[in-house]
Order: sequence, then structure tokens, then C-alpha cells
Amino acid sequence: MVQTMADRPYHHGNLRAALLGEAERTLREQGIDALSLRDLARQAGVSHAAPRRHFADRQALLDALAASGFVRLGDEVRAAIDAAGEDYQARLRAVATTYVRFATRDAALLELMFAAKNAGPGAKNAGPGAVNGEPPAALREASERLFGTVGELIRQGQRTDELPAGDPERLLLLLVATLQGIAALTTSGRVRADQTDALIADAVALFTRSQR
Amino acid sequence: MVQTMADRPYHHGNLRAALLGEAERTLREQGIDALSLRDLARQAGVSHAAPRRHFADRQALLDALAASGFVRLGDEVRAAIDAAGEDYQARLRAVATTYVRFATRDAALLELMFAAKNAGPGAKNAGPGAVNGEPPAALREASERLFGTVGELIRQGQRTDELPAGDPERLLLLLVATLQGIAALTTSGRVRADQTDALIADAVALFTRSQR
DNA sequence: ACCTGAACACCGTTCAAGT
DNA sequence: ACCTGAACACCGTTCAAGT
Repeated sequence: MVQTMADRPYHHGNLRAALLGEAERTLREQGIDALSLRDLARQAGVSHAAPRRHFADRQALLDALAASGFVRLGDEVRAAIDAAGEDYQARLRAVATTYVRFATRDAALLELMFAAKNAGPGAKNAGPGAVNGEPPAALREASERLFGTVGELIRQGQRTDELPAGDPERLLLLLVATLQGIAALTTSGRVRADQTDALIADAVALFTRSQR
Repeated sequence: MVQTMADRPYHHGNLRAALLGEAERTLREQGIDALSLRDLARQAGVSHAAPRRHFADRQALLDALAASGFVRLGDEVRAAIDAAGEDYQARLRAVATTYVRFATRDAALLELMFAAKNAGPGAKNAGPGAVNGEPPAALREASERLFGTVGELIRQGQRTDELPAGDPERLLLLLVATLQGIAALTTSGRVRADQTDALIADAVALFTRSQR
């Protein structure tokens, strides 16, 4: 018998998905500090130990949230590119706008997505078999898909001479860094919402105009 | 009578400074999740309730850490500018390098500095007199000093035509966003340490070359 | 195969009381 | 003016046991 992983109602119905959904909502509405496994279990109507079946620990839940965040952001970015038409600057601006809008709507989630602790060295707990340094696979994959999409747009811009030549990876990192930074400044309140669009336009102009 | 806030040894000696120092070390070595008021009190040899005299709650401690982080980063940036000599690109690169180096050495602290929660709307606790939305004064001040320093460098570059003309505030935000983004990508492991310098050089080139 | 209940070792925060 | 000790209401994590 083949096992499908969706829609197999057992005690709860679909606890994993329910926990993730509720967690994303809590994250958006109340921030990461308000996110507790026990509370999530309570809202789902299960015992506080039940989530353990689906998430090894709190960090695993956070990683799953981050991964699904990358998937969603990637989808939105691809949709924005498609909707932007042929003009290259418009496409670039669409990506930037989508990115920053995501950041303002789901600030805590984006923070989670870019926290992605490498399980830093020097963990102090002397527990047995401390599994350190593992890169969560699903997260990495979802993140790379998004970077791939934007990377493709970069390469397109270089082909048509809208962007400066050079290592596309470096240009990609620089662009993502800029978007990430604008997002961080916006959500930390250092950039007002009504300044964001101007900042995005400046950034896009900087990348494209540096060509002339 | 004027009150000085430093060096007045009481029971502990100088609990506030001791707590901050230990907190900064813990933050750097073990991350924010390992930072607990009770643990700090233990290391300082006082009861778990003693910190309450100096920090209203955990967030107040974090705000103080963030403020002192801005002071230190500001000092380092000013020193780097002074040491960089006359060449404008070199000065800009010095600022960027200092910024990103700070970010890699004190990743958790920088995150704290740019978290600066605005005490988001919709707090759920029904406590009396919920003091929301207050911007921590010392933090804001220290942050603005740093921005002022970099802003001055921007204006200098515009005067000498090394940077594009236009609203210096916007250019400042864009530059800080870029640095902040490079730092975020570096500490999240998406940029390897040996790529950072190239990325900084690219960024500086983008800002200065866009002039030609 | 999935979930419960009790238990353990932690938290932050509060508050009367001490010196 | 600064700190203690007990108390309260939470956590995450573990593990035997249930269905």
C-alpha cells in the first residue's frame, strides 16, 4: 500500500498542517516570541506532547516555517515577473516590490528565513550525540529555488545589456542583499512605508544605470 | 544634585555594567536564545530578582545591549574613516568592511540592533496600562549618531561628485540597506567569508561608478 | 501509527520583606 | 537604595503508557 502524506485523517485530521498554519498566523500577528509549541498544541486541541510526532523540536517547526516561506515568496516573485511584461526595469522593480511587500507583511517569517542558524559552534549542552551543523534540507532547497529564479533574471539582464557584465552570482548576491537590507530597514522602522517605493526605484536605477 | 550614572559601588559593585558585559559575551558566544536574566544574575552572584533594579524586563536589557552596540559600531566606523586616508572609494570601502566585520563578529547583536521592535500592534496580554509603542530613547539616539556619521560621508561624496546627486537621505538609506543586506547574507551562511570582500567592492563600485 | 499524562528542569515576572 | 526568597504561571523536552 502506498502512503500518501496528505489528507489521512487520524486522531486530529492533519495535525502537521494545522500546526504549521496556526504557527504562521501567530508569527505574523504576534511575533516569534509568542510562538510556543504548547500553545499551538492547545489551539489544535491535542496534548502538548503531540507535536513531537511531527516536529522533533521547536527549531524543526521554525525550519519548516522558513522553508514554506521560501516556497511562497518564490511563487509570488515568479508571478510578479510574469505579470510585469517585457520591460526589464519593470521586471526588476516587480521582484523588488514583491520581496519588500512580503517582508512588511511577514516580517517575523522573513527574519526566520534568513536566520537559518548553522547550529553555531560551541553548543554548551553535553547531551549524547549532539547533531550539530546539519543544514535543513527542505529549507535549503526552497531557498535555492528562489535564488535561482532571481539569478535567471540577472542573467537575462546581462544578456540584454541592461545589467553590468561580470560574475552573475556576485550580482545576484548584491541584489538580494540590497532587497534584504531595504526590507530590514523597513520592518525595523528606519524606513517609512511611503519611502520604500522610492528606495526600490533608486536601487533598480543604480543597478541598471550603472551600465551607461 | 547631579546624579552620575557610573561607578557607584553598592552591594555588587556595579551590577548593571556587569550584567551588560556578561550579556554581550553570552550573546556573541551562544546566541540570543541562551541569554537569560536568571543565568546572568547567577554569573554575577546575585539573586535572580536583582537585575530588576536595573532593567525593567528582558526587553530593556536587550535594548540596552542594542544601544551600546550602536555606540561601538559608530566608534569603529569613525575610526575606520579616519584611518582610510583621502581616497573616497577607500573611505567608503572602509565603512563597509567595518560594518560587515562587526556583523560577522557580533551577528546576534547586530540582529538585536535592527530588530528594535516597535512594540507591534495587537499585543494580546490584557495587563493594565500596557505601555506600547514607545521608542527606546538611548537606542534611537545611538542609532542616529551612526547614521549621521555615514550620512556625512554620503554628503561629502556628493559634493565631490564621487556619488550621484539627489536626496542624500535616500542614498544613505540605500547604502546602509546594502551593507545590512551583505551582513545578513554573510551571517546566514549564504555568502562565504571569502566572498564578502568582493561583494563589498562590487557594492562600492556600483555606488561610485554609477556616476560616470 | 499516533497521541496522552506525568515529570523534570528550566524560564520571566511579581512582591513582600530584609539590610 | 539595593537586594533576597518564595511564589506564580508559564516554557521545551522526555518517556512510559495508552488506543
